[in-house]
Amino acid sequence: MLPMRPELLKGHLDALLLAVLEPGPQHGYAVIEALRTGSDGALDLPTGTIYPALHRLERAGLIASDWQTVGGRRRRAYHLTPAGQATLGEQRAVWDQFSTAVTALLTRRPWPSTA
Amino acid sequence: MLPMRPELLKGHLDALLLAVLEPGPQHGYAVIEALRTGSDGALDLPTGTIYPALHRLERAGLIASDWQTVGGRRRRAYHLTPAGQATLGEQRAVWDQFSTAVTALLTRRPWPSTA
DNA sequence: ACCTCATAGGTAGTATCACAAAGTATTGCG
DNA sequence: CGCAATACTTTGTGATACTACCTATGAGGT
Repeated sequence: MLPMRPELLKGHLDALLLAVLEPGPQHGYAVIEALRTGSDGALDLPTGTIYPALHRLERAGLIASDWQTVGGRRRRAYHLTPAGQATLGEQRAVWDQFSTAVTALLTRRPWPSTA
Repeated sequence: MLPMRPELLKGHLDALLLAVLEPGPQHGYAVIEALRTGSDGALDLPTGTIYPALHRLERAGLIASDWQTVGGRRRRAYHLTPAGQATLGEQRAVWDQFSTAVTALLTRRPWPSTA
């Protein structure tokens, strides 16, 4: 497994967080787990990345939170707002376009296939 | 065509530049053209992005350059070094892993398909 | 009683890097 | 002459993921 440089994720994290919250409310720690398992271990993000990102999304009005107490532990459950749901749809389209472009450029064969 | 936020490219530009140079030497201006046409117009990058990135890759030893004069204009032709070729191979693998992970997370259906 | 781990949340500071904006210089066209 | 296209360069800025560190509870082991 090659090292994944941190910058690779830049700009894509918000979309991933929204996608993880789409099926239903999750708290921060569970979001980290969901990203790790949902990416087959490729995305193992530190809390110092996730919590500030969730705060940012909440400030932006894309998600909202409620405090819960489960087994004596306080946790914050985040859920998508309508704006967050709409943004997620846009982000999926942006990702499709971006990943298509990058894949095309990276997989172009340097030798013409018929020569 | 949705707006492509600049941060999306972070960390992926180096791989794209190496890929564009793989078939043969190119100068900066031609690299910009290659990225635009090779991505169907999705990646139209300003010179202030490309030239510093090429300098960075040259400092890193992944590409090397020769000055040419064509039609009275000075241009700098870049070509891959062996290290650059090797790095390109690694970067393709990194991109595969990254894009696979992101696509998986973004396309996961919120409703279980069998329930 | 003590320790350690997993759970759960938080912040401050840093580094990276694509980009905006501005500049220099040449060729060629009207 | 003016302007577009070609070709390269540099300075400064903003966004953001990460490192490192901190607080706190519950469960399990010794």
